[in-house]
Amino acid sequence: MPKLSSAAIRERKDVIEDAARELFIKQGFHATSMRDISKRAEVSLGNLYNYYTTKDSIFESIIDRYLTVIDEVLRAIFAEIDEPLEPSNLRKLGESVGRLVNGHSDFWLLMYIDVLEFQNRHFRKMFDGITDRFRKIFGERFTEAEKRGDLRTGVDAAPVFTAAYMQFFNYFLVEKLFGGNQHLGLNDDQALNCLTKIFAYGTLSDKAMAQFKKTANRSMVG
Amino acid sequence: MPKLSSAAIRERKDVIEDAARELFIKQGFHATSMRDISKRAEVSLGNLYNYYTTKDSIFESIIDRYLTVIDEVLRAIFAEIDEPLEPSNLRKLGESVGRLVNGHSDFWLLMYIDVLEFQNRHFRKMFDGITDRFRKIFGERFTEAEKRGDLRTGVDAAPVFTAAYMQFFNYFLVEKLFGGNQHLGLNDDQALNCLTKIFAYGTLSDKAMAQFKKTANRSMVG
DNA sequence: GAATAAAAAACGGACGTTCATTTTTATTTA
DNA sequence: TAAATAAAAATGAACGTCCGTTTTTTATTC
Repeated sequence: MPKLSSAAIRERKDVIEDAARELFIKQGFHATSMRDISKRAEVSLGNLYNYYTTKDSIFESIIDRYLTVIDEVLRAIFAEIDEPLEPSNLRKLGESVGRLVNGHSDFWLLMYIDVLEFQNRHFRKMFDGITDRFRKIFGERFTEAEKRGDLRTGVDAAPVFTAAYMQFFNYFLVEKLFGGNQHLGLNDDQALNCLTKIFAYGTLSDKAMAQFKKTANRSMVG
Repeated sequence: MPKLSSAAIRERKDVIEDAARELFIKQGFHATSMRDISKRAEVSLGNLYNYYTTKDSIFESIIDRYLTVIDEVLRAIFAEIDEPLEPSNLRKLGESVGRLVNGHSDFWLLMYIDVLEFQNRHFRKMFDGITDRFRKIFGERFTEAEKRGDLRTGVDAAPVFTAAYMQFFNYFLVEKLFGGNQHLGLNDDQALNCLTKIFAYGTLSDKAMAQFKKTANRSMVG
């Protein structure tokens, strides 16, 4: 038999990785055996080792491919944001993150597997230096907004945007994977509004703001 | 040999559970064998089964005991908050959550194990109806603040407080378990300030606020 | 010596991986 | 075009190890 075309190989690997991913997600990495994978992928046990050297490498291959998909989705999400801290854009970010979390919830389960079984070796890059990355993507918009005086004095846009991004992420992850079922006491739509408003306008009235700032703001610089 | 006192039994179980917890955290539940546990606890393999019926039940026992500890810590944290949305109190909440996460990071790893291997069966209660619980704890303070006019119009204190609590939690978890290393581009102290300010004052200047509200606020009620 | 705890041995089964063998199929040959 | 070829792909039994649990044996205390 001549060598399979690389497209054919990729096809077969896709079948295997799809099966493995479904199993890893349903029952964890260590609880999934190579036999389980071979059965679900309808590939013989031994043949798995023609495509992967070890069980670990199947996991790594899944992650690698998935990371590039998520990367693309995120790039698309950020691409359609032209005014990062403007409320309606912020809300749109939240909606996009919601779709990302709900549409790829298996991916985030893989991340938890990675945290537990590989000390998050494969996913570290998702959060490492994330604020700097946002600064690179939106740096111009951030400084423009600052120049226009859109931002409260002392507010650095980059960590704020990161915080908003993380907040949306966490909200949907808790809802999807941790059994939050409306843990904010609101439906998704209302929750998005609530979170967006917080980031844009805060929660205190002007009166309370002035009052609190007067008494307790000496230690709050930064 | 006379029956061990229940205190002595508890002592031996503690040794076993400490060992098991350390191993579960370091290498996951399925990757940890009963032999591993017996070795680390310096208890014979067979003897483990005099204290627990199954490996699962060791995990459950660890969770049960830990949940009560965390519950007490949380109760103490909330007890010393007298003005939930006042900035310095909010920051204090963040500091407490930080200590909770960093001081008991193993507990949160167990939660991820639970998500992956037990569909979060044991931890669901941590997030389910959390906003209602805050409403019960702080309900009076919330309405008082509202009456005083401390809150921006349309702001419901309970979900906001929940969101702040979750945000702090998520921040420290990412830092501790996901390799965030200063993912907001700030040290912990600065990050707490930043997050607190967001929740209290928002990020937009009064000028931008007025402008954005005028154009895009029709769809943002809730 | 009766009762209990602890330790050790044993069990059947499942694990990740290897490997000798069989099957497949693109290319070469007729 | 059809048969032959040869290299790659696919197979599944087998290997040694480790698994969770059970059973048996030994030690300890009254």
